[in-house]
Amino acid sequence: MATLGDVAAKAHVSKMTVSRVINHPEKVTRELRELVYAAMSELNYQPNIAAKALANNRTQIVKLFILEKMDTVEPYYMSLLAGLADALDEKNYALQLVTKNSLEVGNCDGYVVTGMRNKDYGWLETVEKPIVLYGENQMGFDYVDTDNLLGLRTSTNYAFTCGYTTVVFVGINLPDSFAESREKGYTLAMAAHHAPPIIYRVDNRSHISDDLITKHFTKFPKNVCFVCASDRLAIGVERAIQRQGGKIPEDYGVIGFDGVFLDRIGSPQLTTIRQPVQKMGYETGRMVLRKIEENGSPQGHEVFVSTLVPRGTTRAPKSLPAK
Amino acid sequence: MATLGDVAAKAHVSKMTVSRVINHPEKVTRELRELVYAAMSELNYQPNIAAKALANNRTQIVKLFILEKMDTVEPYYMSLLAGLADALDEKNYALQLVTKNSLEVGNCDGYVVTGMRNKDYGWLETVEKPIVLYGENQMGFDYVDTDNLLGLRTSTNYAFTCGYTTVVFVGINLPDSFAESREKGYTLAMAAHHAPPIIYRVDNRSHISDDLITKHFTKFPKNVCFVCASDRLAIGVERAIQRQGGKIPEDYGVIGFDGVFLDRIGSPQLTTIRQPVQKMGYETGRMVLRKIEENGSPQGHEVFVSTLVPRGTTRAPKSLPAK
DNA sequence: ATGCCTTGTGTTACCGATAACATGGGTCTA
DNA sequence: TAGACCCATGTTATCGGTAACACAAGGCAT
Repeated sequence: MATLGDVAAKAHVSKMTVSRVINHPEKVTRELRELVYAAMSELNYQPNIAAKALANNRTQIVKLFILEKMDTVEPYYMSLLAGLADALDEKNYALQLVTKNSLEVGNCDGYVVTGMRNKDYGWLETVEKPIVLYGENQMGFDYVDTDNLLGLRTSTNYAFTCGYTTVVFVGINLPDSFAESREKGYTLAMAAHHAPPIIYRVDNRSHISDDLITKHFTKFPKNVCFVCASDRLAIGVERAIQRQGGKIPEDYGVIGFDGVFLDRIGSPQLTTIRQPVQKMGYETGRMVLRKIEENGSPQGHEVFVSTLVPRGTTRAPKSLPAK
Repeated sequence: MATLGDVAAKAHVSKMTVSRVINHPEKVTRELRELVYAAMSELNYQPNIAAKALANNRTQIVKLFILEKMDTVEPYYMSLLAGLADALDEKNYALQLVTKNSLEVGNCDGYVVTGMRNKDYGWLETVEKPIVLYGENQMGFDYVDTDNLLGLRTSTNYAFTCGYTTVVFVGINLPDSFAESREKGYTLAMAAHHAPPIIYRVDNRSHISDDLITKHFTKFPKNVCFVCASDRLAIGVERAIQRQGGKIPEDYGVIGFDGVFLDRIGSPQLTTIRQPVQKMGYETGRMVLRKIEENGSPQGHEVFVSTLVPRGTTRAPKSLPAK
């Protein structure tokens, strides 16, 4: 593998000039710069990351903390990881996965944290290096997330657009920001339609939402749409309705949230609000790298819009769905 | 952060002695060794990975190639990753995720490859550094996998144990080793029971298996068990049977394969053959690290036994299930 | 007692990059 | 036209480890 020195020799300049071409190209005359570029591509030069890391007093590693038990972890994490990995690769950073067992801090340049619950914040404060959260929060941490409120407002509105007269919310019973935002999106949309909110909050498990709907099914005569805070809940709801003999989408609608993997497991496949998870992962990576570069300066937050994916669990809209 | 030098100073020895204590402790007298250990823990010494990598002409990076489209990727990959990451962490290795977009080779010490299809092998031959596959293969690559044949033999036998008189195989129509092994496990078990095999092969998608069973349902009067090559297929089968009004588990049994995440999505939850995925990920990591250490020497393969998890989609066994 | 081997430890050089400083030639100003 | 200043480039030292070699002390055979 060619080194800086090899490139320098080939271009008849010093190593320092080559290094400058790479890191501060504006400080080198165009002539030499092009000589160096030529030499680099001729030798197929790839920088030695370890050497770079050592010289810069960096590790070129970003740790990803997944603060959830692995066996309940959502499938969409894979997409998140893929996006994250892409962003880090671009800057020659490596990803280090840290699961709940080994929450070791240190030996990295920054952190991405997912699956945060409110109880985790205290602990996070003690970490010194740049942190970016994947998931909205009220504690002032930089984050990337989807617009949870808008998402549920969209699905609730869409339920009305499809002509369902009763719209029920099946939410996640966690005291966390994302869960509250989704509920709020529902509540606001209901208010706008002058309809009384009907809210359930349960654990984010399909058989729990299944039980819930099974138990309360008689309360819901026809023309009801269940808007759910996750596809996982929606799957359970769909199943419960079908078992009770309810007709989807004619008499009952179901709308999920997430749109990664699980939405396609149901039959009919779920109408859902799809998060651009891979893209969000990518931007999370970019954000943490930017933060590292800028010595930890605040990055604020980046919020992505999720899109409605109409499928088999809702009937055709009566008019064009509102944007 | 404390360095080798700091530890050396504190223990009144040279840096070299400290390095030896870490890498070749047997070459240092017990007396000094303990002095050094004391100094290390007192200073909470953590080796600088970049420096180590540079000195050893290593990168301390293992790349994971996922040769599948991200949006169809199985949820159990998360468990795999978690195990893999654990193993790499132990030796201060970082994981670099590589998805189909950017199959860049280089800048790492070794590779783990998953989602191999037969067509990928040619390309793999050209890679020079240590490779370990996650998934059985006939091409002589080192690998870690579950015993696919035994797994399906177990589920098929269990179907008979539960008293189902017809056992049907729903397999994956790929020309790959794992798919063939699963089918063979079924075939062998059927032969042992002097029962004629009934085999379907379809894409590994739940709505495809759903359609399949829906279409052929009339061929299967009561007392049939469907043994599937994946939980994904099993979910579709379960749904199709229920939609047709078949009773699970009384008249129809369904047995899946994998036992990560999806098996709990169905209702009733799937009887399945569970792979110890996280453990397998861990051992894959260990294997590739060992291979790196030993300059690429062959490691053979490591095969894990999957375990039967009896749940709601099969009725109670008539006798104790055969091991 | 001499020489030789072994064993344990320290010294030196080096891995591949970068920051800080040194140098040398040209331009601008008084 | 001397001196100050700037710009582009080279030189040196350094990041934190490790291999290779140097060296001193002790054991053993002759």
